Amino acid sequence: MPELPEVENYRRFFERHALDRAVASVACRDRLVVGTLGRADLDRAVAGRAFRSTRRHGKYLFAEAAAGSRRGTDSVWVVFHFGMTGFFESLSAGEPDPPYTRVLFRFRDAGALAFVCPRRFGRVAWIRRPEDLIASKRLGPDPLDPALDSGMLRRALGTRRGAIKAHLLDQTALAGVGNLYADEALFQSGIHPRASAATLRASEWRRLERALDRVLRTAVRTAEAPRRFPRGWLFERRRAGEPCPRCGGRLASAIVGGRTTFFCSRHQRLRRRLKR
DNA sequence: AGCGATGTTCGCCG
DNA sequence: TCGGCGAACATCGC
Repeated sequence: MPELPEVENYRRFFERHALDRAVASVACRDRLVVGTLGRADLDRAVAGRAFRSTRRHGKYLFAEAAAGSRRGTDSVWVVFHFGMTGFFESLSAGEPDPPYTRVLFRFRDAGALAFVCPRRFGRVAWIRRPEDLIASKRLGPDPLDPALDSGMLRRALGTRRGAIKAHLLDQTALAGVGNLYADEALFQSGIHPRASAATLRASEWRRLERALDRVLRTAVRTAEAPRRFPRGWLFERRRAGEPCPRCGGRLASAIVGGRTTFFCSRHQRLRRRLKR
């Protein structure tokens, strides 16, 4: 389920299983998955190097592969995007590749890291610097960047017209929020997904920002251990007609920003209807 | 058998 | 230029 919280956990998984291991070879099993984000010749660029650090921006994960023993100036970076169904698996020596392995990083110690992606919307490539990818995709700020203050959300989205949910999903406005967590943050802040971003009040921006921060941080913690989402969340009740876990209203569904959207018809009211 | 899916991108239209 | 919409991408699972 790769939105920001899942990718953050993939980053931690990568750190646990791939950091400080020397790469012996890289096998690219799928030409659709490899290359479009950057260069495709992963084996030539990465073999002989070791992974030394990671970084995440929105739904993109970056792994630094350095030739020396330290993070260095001659590094290359492998970039991962997990699409809808991508994830990592760590393989011990001799363990067979899981089904749908698209890229396999084999380590000198004979273990391996598999990039697995059944539906092939995931992408892997190598680039010189993470900033290049962030710039070329025009990614907006990452909502968990500790350097960002409480005005971040309003600055990123506040001048826009049209449905707030569509802008939460726009990776060039804000990087990392996907369909489920956009719905969750709006649900918890009591804002209708079709509310116009340009007409949100200061109190609504504050509620939305607090909710988004809480939702993403809680989801990171939930995803790292097999654990359920808190009661009172929309997350596991995404079905129209179900009772709202917060107010007892009815959950409704609609298409907003091109995606299936669930919200509570009672506590997420539309103040000013958008022309349609 | 048909439909929808946690994502991204492109083209068309107003 | 922006925003809305639909389609395409590929494949699986309900």
